[in-house]
Amino acid sequence: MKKFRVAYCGTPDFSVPTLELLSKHPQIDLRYVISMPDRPAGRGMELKSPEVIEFARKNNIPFFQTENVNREVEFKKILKDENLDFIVVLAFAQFLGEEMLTMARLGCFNIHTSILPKYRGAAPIQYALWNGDTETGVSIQQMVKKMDAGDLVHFRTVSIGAKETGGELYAKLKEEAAVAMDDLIQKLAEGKVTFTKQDESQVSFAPTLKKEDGLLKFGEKTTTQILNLIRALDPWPGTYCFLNGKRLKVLKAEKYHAGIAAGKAKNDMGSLIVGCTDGTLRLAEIQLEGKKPCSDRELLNGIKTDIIISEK
RNA sequence: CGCGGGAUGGAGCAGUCUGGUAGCUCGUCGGGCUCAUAACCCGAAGGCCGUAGGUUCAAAUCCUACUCCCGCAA
Repeated sequence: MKKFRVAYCGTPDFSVPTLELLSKHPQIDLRYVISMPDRPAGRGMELKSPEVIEFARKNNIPFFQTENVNREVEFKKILKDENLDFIVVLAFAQFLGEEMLTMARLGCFNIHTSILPKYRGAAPIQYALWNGDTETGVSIQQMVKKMDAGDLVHFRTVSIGAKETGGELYAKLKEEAAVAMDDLIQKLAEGKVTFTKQDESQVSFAPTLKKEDGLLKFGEKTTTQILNLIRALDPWPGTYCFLNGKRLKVLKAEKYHAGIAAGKAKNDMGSLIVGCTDGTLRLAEIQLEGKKPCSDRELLNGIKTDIIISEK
């Protein structure tokens, strides 16, 4: 049986299970792993390798790190000489130029964590939760120059739990991505791949999240909108507001029976409650800057002044 | 040397500037009241104030070094 000669482009932990699958798959000959350079990260800004590179190192897979693979003339030559069958791209954080896209016999396959054409872009997982969707999934598209606009070759749907968080869905889809890849390899081996054009009228976007997306504007949003945002951005980038001028991360919230005006907050018998446009939320689990996470009750025990929630 | 906050009974905090008996809101335990309760009343236990040095008659408090936790940024 002839093996597919493959290169893999990915960066964070999300890309690892699929990489692991490829590295162990009997029908795959993994030639190269390509990723971003080491970056200063964490408190103290120490240099840290992408998780994919750590995996490659541990498993003796040849790898290459670059800020922009399109500019790596020498490396592209080496890669071309590998006579690749296809390239797999998952959470790579770089765009691929013409040369990369056409280098392999079957082109580049990108695994995307939504059912395209919905949520093209960098943060489809979070957007699905943010919008309160009950279903999402992973798609594999044959890459073209336009971002996430290629023909679909495979997809799997995944249902979303009512209280599922970004982190939980992320973990689930991380594994689903590998399963989808496995399915595709099967299809490729059997020559049964079909190409389905994306319906351009159904396109929506999920742009890269910014820290500020996590700012909770209680006074302008409904309780459902706030709750969806909190679970979507948990654990990253996280949601926050300001309590008496100090940054307050909101880890968990729930609907509350008592009423209070939108944008106002108070200590209601040990519960930190804040008003939204259509009801009231209790901020059940919170974290003040410089402090550890704790319950609202614990935090309120130490506060004797009035409580003001703001957007600073 | 990226910026900053913090370490005080089980929890969350005050006290530190201006050294001099360890305090607040809870929790826990015992008792009481209530149809009941998140309530209320009475009582009790529980801290060598992160670690190590230093200054002082005297250090949670001032000085020095260290350890650990966290927020920002990336």
